[in-house]
Amino acid sequence: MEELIKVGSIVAAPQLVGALIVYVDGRGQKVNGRIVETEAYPPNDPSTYKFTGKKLSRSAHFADAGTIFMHFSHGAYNCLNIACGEAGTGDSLLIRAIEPMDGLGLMWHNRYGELMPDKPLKSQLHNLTSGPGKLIQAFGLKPELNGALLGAATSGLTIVAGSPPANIVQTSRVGLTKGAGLQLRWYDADSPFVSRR
DNA sequence: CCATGGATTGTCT
DNA sequence: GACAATCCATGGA
Repeated sequence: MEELIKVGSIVAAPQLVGALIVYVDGRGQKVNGRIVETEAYPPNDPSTYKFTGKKLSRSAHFADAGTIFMHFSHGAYNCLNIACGEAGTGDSLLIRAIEPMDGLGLMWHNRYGELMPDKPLKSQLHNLTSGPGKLIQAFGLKPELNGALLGAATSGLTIVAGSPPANIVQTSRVGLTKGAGLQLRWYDADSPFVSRR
């Protein structure tokens, strides 16, 4: 998977739809899920040019391929990115939505602060990981992961090959004011966990 | 189920 | 002081 990421976000982001993301936290608890929605933030993207200032929290966007970049958004939420280019390039992809697989009970507790009921509501189940801020909460990912390496024991975060979607859709990115016209979002058309259509 | 508007806070200007 | 790669509550169909 690491080889694939080096090719740049525009090629890597659609390829990651269907891949499996695995996280083992500090206590050894494991959660994983299937990636169903990604976005690309390539070099010279109008939405990322403001990050060219060398702020520490933004620098991982410009790090070497495979580096984890936690983007802080709207004062309260983090988003999980993976750097995709050579160091200094400024190229990363964003994981926007995940379909939960193992560790469902832990995800439920992380997000709702309560034990998962025997018969969970379908709407609440979908609400678990159907957005970039939501999946960070469900997996229990912390901003301290910024700058760590994907696939390294220190990060606990890994991406492995999964099942490619039967139908993939390419469309515009969500929530941006700059670069909103670019078609740099991809999602699995058959997944109910996609954040927005 | 879908659409709309408010809340909220670190970072940059 | 303004902005932002979001989320959630609320109201109506």
